[in-house]
Formats: sequence, C-alpha cells, structure tokens
Amino acid sequence: MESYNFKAIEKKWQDKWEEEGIFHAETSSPKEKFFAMIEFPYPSGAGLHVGHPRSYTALDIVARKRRMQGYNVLYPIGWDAFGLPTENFAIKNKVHPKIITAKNIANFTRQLKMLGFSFDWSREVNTTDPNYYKWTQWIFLQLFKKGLAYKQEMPINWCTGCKVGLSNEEVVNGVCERCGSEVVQRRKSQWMLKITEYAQRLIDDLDEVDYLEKVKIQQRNWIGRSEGAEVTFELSTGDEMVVYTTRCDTLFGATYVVLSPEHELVEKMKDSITNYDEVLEYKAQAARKSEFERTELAKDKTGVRLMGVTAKNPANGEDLPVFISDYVLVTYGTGAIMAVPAHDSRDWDFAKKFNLPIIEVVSGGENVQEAAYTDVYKGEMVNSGFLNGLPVKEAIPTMINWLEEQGKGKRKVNYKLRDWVFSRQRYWGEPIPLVNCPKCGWVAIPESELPLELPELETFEPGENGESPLAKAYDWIETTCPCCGGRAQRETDTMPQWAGSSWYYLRYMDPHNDEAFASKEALSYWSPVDWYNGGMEHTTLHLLYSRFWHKVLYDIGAVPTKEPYMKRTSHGMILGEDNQKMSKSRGNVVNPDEVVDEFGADAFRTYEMFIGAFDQTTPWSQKGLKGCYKFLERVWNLQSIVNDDDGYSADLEKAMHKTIKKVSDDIERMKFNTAIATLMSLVNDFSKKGSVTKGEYKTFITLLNPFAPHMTEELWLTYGDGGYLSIAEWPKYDEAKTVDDEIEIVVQINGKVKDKMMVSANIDKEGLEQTALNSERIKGLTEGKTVVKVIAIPKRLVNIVVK
RNA sequence: GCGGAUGUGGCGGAAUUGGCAGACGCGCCAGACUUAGGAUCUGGUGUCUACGACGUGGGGGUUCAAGUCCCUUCAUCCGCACCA
Repeated sequence: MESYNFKAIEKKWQDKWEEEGIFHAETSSPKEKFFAMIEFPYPSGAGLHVGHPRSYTALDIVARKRRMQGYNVLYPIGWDAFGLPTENFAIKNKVHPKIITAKNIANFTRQLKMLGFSFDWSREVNTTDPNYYKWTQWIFLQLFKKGLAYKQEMPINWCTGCKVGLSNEEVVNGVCERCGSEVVQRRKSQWMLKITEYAQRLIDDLDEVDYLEKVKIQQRNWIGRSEGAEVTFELSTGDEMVVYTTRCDTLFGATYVVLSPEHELVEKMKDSITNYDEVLEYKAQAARKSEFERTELAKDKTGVRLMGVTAKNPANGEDLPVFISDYVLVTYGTGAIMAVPAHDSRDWDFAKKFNLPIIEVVSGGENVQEAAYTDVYKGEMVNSGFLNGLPVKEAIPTMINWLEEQGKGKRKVNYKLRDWVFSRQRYWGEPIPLVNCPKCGWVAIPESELPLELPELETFEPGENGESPLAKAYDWIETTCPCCGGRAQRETDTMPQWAGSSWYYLRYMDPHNDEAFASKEALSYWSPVDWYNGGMEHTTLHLLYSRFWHKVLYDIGAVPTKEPYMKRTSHGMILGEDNQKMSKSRGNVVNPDEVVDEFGADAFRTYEMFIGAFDQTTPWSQKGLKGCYKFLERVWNLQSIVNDDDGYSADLEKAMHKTIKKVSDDIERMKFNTAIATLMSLVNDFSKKGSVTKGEYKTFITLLNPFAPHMTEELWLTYGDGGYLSIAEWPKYDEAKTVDDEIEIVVQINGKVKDKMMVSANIDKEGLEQTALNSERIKGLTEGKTVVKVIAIPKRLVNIVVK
C-alpha cells in the first residue's frame, strides 16, 4: 500500500473527470432533474477566499449525492464580473477592465478546479460577455416596454473633492473614501424600476417556496407591508398636507406635524414661512447627510419649526405647529407625519427637545411624560372624543370610517420597499439600451441591435458633473432615433451589478443559445432552480431583485414558473483564527492555495464542512484542518486491514445501516459536520475491531465520496465495482437494520439518573415500569419512601417520583 | 432606534418530538513504539469542598422531566431605508 499522495491523486481525477465530461448535464433525460446553484462569484483580484468554498462545497456534496442517487444534476458556475473594484483598478492602472476581468476569472477558475467541484464547466457564464449581457439588455427592454422603468430625480453621493458621484460603499463616515473630502447629496435623474408594483406578490408567493424561515422573515420585513390611513391636515396657508399613519386612532394625541425637509410643500409655502432662511439652512444641512447617517444620528433629534404656518387637526380642529425634520423621510409614505409623542418614541424624543405637549390618548402605560407608551395591543382610548373607551383595535377602524365619512382621510396600504435605482454613472456595466430623442422622448433600441456593446475608451474616469464615463464616447452617443429617424443620443448610464445576477440561473439552462436567453424546452425542463444556497447578505437585495425580474418574465410568458428558486438556504461566515473577519489589514486571511498545497483539496473540503454548523459564523482553525487531514489519512490506511469479504460483518451490520441513513439524511439537512462525525466514528469502530470487510469499506468510501471525492475515487479503483465512483450508486439502507433490538434505558429518581439497564427495544410501558422497580439498586434507593408516581416512556427512560 | 441572529467544557461544536448535557474533532494528560518527534498507536479528560453535589450568559416560571417551552434581563455579532 502506497502512502496517501493527495497531490498526484487529486490532479489525476480532476483531469479524468474533465476528459470524460462526467459532470455535464444533458437537457433531455428521462431521469428526474436536479438543479443546484450557488451564488456565482465576483472574480476579484484577491482570488478565492476560504468563505467561497463553504457554500460551493456544501452544494457540491448535495449535487454529488443526488447524482449518485440517479438524478440528472445541473450544478453550474459563472462570473458576476461587472463591478466597482475592477473599474477602480482599471482607472488606477490604465488597463481595460475587460483584461483585468479575464485575468481574475482565469485565477478563480484555476482555484475552483483545484478544489474538485462537480461544476458543469461547459455551461460557464460571464455577465460581462456581450453574448450574455445582450439578454440582460433584452430583459431591461421588456421592463421598459411594460412601463416598469421610469426616470426620476434621485439623490446621489457627490464627492466635493473628486467631483464625482460615489457609491454608498465609497462613502465612509460622510467623507470620500479616496480623498477624504466631504460628501453631499446631489440630485440626478436616474432610471428606476417599479419593483413596488410587485410588492404584494413578492410577499404572497413566499408561501409557495421552501426558503429558510429567517430569509422569508427578512424579505417580508424589507418589503414591509403596513395597513394604515392617509389623513389630510388643512394648513393655515390654505394648502393640504397629507400624512400617512398606521395609528390613526391616536389622532387626538397629535400635538405637532412634521414634513421631511425635501417635501414640496416647504418650498410652496415659502412666502408664508417667516423664518425661511433658517429653513433653507436646515435643508442644506440635511442634504449633507445620507439617509444612513440620518439613521445613525437618530438619537439627537433636530428640526426647524415653520413659523407662520399651522396645521388643523382634523379630529378636534386644534391648530398644531408644523416642523421640518430629517427624521421624516421623503421616500416613505407621504413624506409627512402627524406626531403623537405620547405613543411614539421618536416623536416623544422630538417633543421633549422642542418642549411640545405630550397628550395621553391610550391608557395602560406608565406616565407618558416619562416615556412613550407604544403597545398597540393593550389599552383603551382616553382624551379622544368619540373614541373614548374603545380598545385600540376597535378605535383604528372606527377612526378610519369617521375620516372617510368626513372626507378627511382614507384607508391606505403602504410598503417600505422602494423602487429600484437602476442607473449607475460607471463604465463597467451593461449600457442601458435606450436613446433620447428630442421629439419622441426615451425610445428603446430595436432588439435586433442588441447587444449594445460598451464603447472602447482610453480612460474610465467618471465624467464631469457626475456624468457616466460613457458621456465621453461622443461618437457612440450620437445616433438616430429608432422611432422618427432624427438625431438622438444614447443613454450614458449603465446598469447596476444586480442586473446580470438577476437572471443568470436562466442562462445556465441554455447558455449558448443565440435566439433567446434560453429555449422553451430548456426552461421547461430545468425550471425552477431546485436548491439555491447563498449568503444572508443577499437576502433583501439580490434575492428580491431576482424574484422581481422573474415575475416580470413570467407575466410576459417568457418563463414557466412564478418563482425562480424553490429552496433557499444560507451559510455562515468563516472568520480568521482570531475570531475577527478575515482582512488583509488584520493579516488573518487564510489562502486556499496554501491549504490545498499542504493538505490537499479533500482535506480542505472536509474541514470546510466539519468546521461547525453550516449556517453559523465560525472561526478557521489550522489545527482543526489538520484533524480532518488525519482522518482522511486514517481512512486511506484502513486499506491494510481490509479483507475479501464482500458483505458486512455481523457485528458492524447495524452500524453500517445506521451510518448510511445518518449521512444521507444529514447531507439533505445540511448537517455536514455531524455527517462527518458519524463517518469518523465508523472509522474508530473499524480501527478498534482491527479489520474491515471489502463490502464495508466500499460503502464507507461511497458515503465519503461527496466530501473527499478524489481520494475515494482512487480507492474505488481497488475496492469498487468499476467505472467512476462519482456516478456509482449511492448506498441504500434497510430501515429495520438501523434499529437496535436491545437498548439502554435510564432510570431516574426525582429526575436524577440513578441506574441504567438494558431492555428489549419493544418493551411496553408496564413492562418497562416493572423492570425498573425490580432493579436491586432502585429498590434500595426507594426503600422507606413513598413512590408517588412512575413515568415510563418506552425507548426513553423511567422517572420515579418519591417522597 | 428598528430588524435578524447567537450565547453549551480550555477551543470548534453535538443533543430530529421537552426525556442520560458535552457525540465528533482540536487541545491537554498518561502510556506504547522510537536515536529522535510538532509522526503514529492506546487510554484518560465538564467543574467542585467527589460514594455526593453543581453545571447550557443572568434571574424567574411551567413540567415527573427544560440547552430545548413561557416571562424577564445582560452580552456579542450581522443588516438597516428613523418606515410613522
């Protein structure tokens, strides 16, 4: 027996698998299909991080197991390759992003291949390939044609130093990450996608998919449906101010109203506002903060009273002061609120700071002068005119009905979800395939002209005044209107990185199709993705955007299912050995290349799965990795004690069946760490016994194959049934043989374990009770005491309650 | 502030339904083999005032029985668009 030479073995089998194409998925097969997918990586210059393979290995294990169970498995890979870091590198080093991307992809490919994933490399996709983004643009045009894309003025982060627009990521503590200059909010016309039109369906259809519950909760909370009312306040200027509230029952407790600083009424009323200078100054100050900063600075409420303006409370006719404050966002509801400090803690903070009255209208709390009472489910109305005495739950509909009768308000469902800002003033993204014609307005380019390729540029810096770099491609911009044939200009903004990743699973189904993003046959065969694993950080943006696009495609009959992904699971992060996030600056980054070089891909994969609970964050440990390597080496060395018996030995038969069951179940439940623990225990059993039958060894290496595919494939040559283990049959177990005939039962006295005994597994309650009471030890311990009660649970325990 | 999680030995973690807390691995201790070991093998390893008691962040509760259910509280991590 040769010693375990992972270097030779791993290379050998990776080459063979590729030559034979054994992981290629065929689109027509009588077998049941199984489409497993991981979030395709952004090919960064830093290369693969040990976090990536956690997800890839997990679904590789599932894919490999399902393949062995006879499924027609599609496990694809691709590149989400548009993006900022590449663009910034390009700007700095004056290299085309295309070149950097190709280089990074080559490196990632090498690293992924070195880990032995069973990807179907023939279906590789790349979002920056014009043959791919042709269809990203095509889908955008379908949205545009359906009226789901529109232009709107939206704030962008503007660096006052670099004179360019910045992404949120590039803004650190309100200053530009690169030059340190102050960042302010500037308004710019942007393409928006109406995801809000799909808000209700995005909530409702969650019932039809098998996502982790926490993922569903996060999506629902992000969409944030609320039922409330719009209430109209008459202003002393004669204008009407509409507020949105979910607590219209508290209207009698409103003691002031607040407009967001950007609210259009503020400017409209400027002649009536006697302190308009102060108002303008506050607006400028608010514009300096991003929404996120407004959030962070939440504790200290700021605002300015609009002097000379009051609002009439529609419930009791009282005149209320009007404020502007940045804690009210123009993007949610109507951008205006009625403030009820007694029953909303933000309003309470504000009222305290500005010395505004706090009127209790819901009883049941402590003194509302000390803290807001916000419980919706308890209490009844007080100081509230016709609502007095009603519980809150009844007061809400009563008030809405009254408002509707009086014409002062109406029922309204609101969503937190906002439309998707789809424009980026960047080079390295898909060009938006629209032209602006002075006569016809925004016009889609003909589909026959797709892909609209990115123009070649010398430099990739953003343009003047926050324009896209494409604004410098003068020849490219100038075009003719597809509608009237007149002079027109192309849109120079590009799409966000989310665009390409919103539909890539569809391209995997038929990646080389020139006629359509995928054929009807491929779509109907492979849809939907059966199992999609990814990070929790993509739960609210990517996953939601992707579901939205899919539903639009469903509505135009382009895809056969309502939902793209049947099942969604999530992995935890891997931290450095110091329990900190891995980062270059901390110097705690683990490089997969080095790990594979020293211990091999099989040990790396096994450790990635053994490291801890799959969905939990957990630190890397070099010692733990070594433990997994030792385990594989022990498996390899078992060869010296394998005998010729093709079956299972009598004393290990039950253990074999139990292990098959446990490993099979654990893989499906993503309990990879306990699956490995079970396999380790079986190796301990083999070692202790000093011999293994060939039959046992064969089953063992088959179960281990998804985790350590190379080593087991090599062992299969000697101990297997011929062919490739990767496509051999997954072991079956006999349920009857996973159950013990005799089991150990614990006997407790008053809940403390006092004795253990072996009993037949199918002994009934009475028999169990008698056996326990007849035990000499128990007899001794209960002597002289009164047995109050005996709880006997077959297959579990006996608890004797004594006094 | 809001939303989502997590908290179990020296460490990573295990415990399908409320039923023996600590599987498996690391580390540590002892032994074997060895010229040698950061190799390999064997055994041991929750804590303590140890024939017993205590132990799953803290406090309370439900139960014959709680890591698991309920209330409360603390700490840490992640996300965020102050969502009215």
